Formats: sequence, structure tokens, C-alpha cells
Amino acid sequence: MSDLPFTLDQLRILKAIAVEGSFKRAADSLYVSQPAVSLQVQNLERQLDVPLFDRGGRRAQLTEAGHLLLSYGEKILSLCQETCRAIEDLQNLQGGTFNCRCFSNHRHLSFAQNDRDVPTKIC
Amino acid sequence: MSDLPFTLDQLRILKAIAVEGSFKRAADSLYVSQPAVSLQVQNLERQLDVPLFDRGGRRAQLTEAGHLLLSYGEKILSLCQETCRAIEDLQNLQGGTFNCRCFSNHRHLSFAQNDRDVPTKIC
DNA sequence: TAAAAATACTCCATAGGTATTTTAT
DNA sequence: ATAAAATACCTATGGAGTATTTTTA
Repeated sequence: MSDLPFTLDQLRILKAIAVEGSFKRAADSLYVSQPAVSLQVQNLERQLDVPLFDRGGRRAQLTEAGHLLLSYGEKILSLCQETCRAIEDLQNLQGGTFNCRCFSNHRHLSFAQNDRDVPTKIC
Repeated sequence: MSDLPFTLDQLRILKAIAVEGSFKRAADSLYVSQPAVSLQVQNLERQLDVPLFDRGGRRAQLTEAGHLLLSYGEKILSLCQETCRAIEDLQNLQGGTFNCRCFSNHRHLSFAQNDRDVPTKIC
């Protein structure tokens, strides 16, 4: 089935690396391990058959293909966010309570008095 | 990681059902089994917490939310296609041969003289 | 009763984590 | 020498298939 050359998660990872400037910090910002990020980047590069990063600089440097994918990826992700919002709006109109925290990447504010990490449902 | 409320594959399935008018025919058109389609639709409905189909008609009838998601989904999928094409173009410029058959859903034309189903790399 | 969809189950592939090694500054 | 990325290995979750049951027109 899934023979698409990229996933939405991979686009999120790509964007996070571009924003954070390193695989490690991107991993932290997404609450996953650094190897998970590395592997997804490798998958993405293999699926597209194109290198996306020039490895081994101070900052993770995007290649031309990387920049291209990033720019499209940002459009795709924001369209996904918009989709979530539209469905959320419809739900609210119809009396539901679905709350889409699309791509928010923020921890839930804990209602209880603890600061454990609470997995955030990202939309 | 993947706590997005939908995947690109789910959007493809939704679109296929809308086009084909039944889960069964959608499954055939995507070269997967009917239960695989049913389960992905159920996952999608659960993730979004909204019914997407009115079950049990002659044709699979989209709900309002279903129509809404379909319209956004089509935009998202065509943007993905565009992304594939852009990367393909870049590769070709740079002397590569990456050929993105995004969402084509066609079997490969076999160069050999057999008509086995060849898994199609869908982009 | 015949079709389409849902369910049950089994299996396998993929994704993620921890630990460790490699690499580059 | 240090920080970041890659690799190795293990585990677990999810996705897909076949077989079957349920549903509805």
C-alpha cells in the first residue's frame, strides 16, 4: 500500500531539523530519540533517491533537493493543519468537542501539579 | 511520533472510495484487500473522532465531514504529486533518473512478455 | 439471497528505544 | 576531546492478508 516516497511525519522531521539546525535538537523538539530522526531521514533520502543534507557541518545543511522538499513540505503540513481546523470547526458546529492541536509540538499543560511529560496529540 | 490524525495513505483510500463508490472496488483499485480498506477507514474515523461514511447504502455515502476531508485531501494529495514532480525535475536536471509515478495507480507495463501484477511504486 | 462491509486471527515489516561506535571540529 | 550522527540490536506496535460472519438491499 504505502509506496509513497514520503510521509507526513518525515516532512515534520525535515522541517524540525531545518528549524533546529541539528538532528539531535530536532529529535528533542519532537520528543523522539536522535536515532529515530536519523533513520527517518535516511528512509526519506532512500525513498526519494536523493541526499537531503550535507552531513558533517556545524549546522545540518540542506542540499538543494532538501530545500525544495522543505518548501513543499511546509505547504503540505500547513494544508494539513488547515484540514484539522476545518474538521474541528465542523465538529464544534455539530456540538462535538474535537480539539485539534495540529503540529503544536507543545506539552500539555498539566492540570495536576506535576511536570511529567504528557504525550501531546499532534494533529 | 506519529500522532497526526490522518496519513497520506488514508487520504488516498478516502479518495478511492469516493471515486469507486464502494470499499471493495476502492480496495481493488489500490491493490489491497477489502478489510485493509475497512480498517483504515475505521482508524481514520477514530483518529478524527467523526464518522466519514453513512454505512449500508448501495454506494458508500460520505457524511458532511467525509466530504470536507475529501476536498482537503485532494488538495493535499495533488500537492504531494507536485512535490514529487519538482524533485523528479531537479534530479533530471542533475543527471539523475528518478522517475516519480505519483499516485498513478497503474500497473507497470511489463517489459517482459508476461502479465503478472507488478507492484507499482506510487509516489 | 447475494453483495458488500465488518470482524477474528495470524504474521510480518517497520518504527522506536537504548547502548555504542564512528566521525568531524 | 567533545558533540553530533550513524549503527547495532531488540522489542513492540500496527498494517495487511485470509477466512469468516454479519448486514442490508
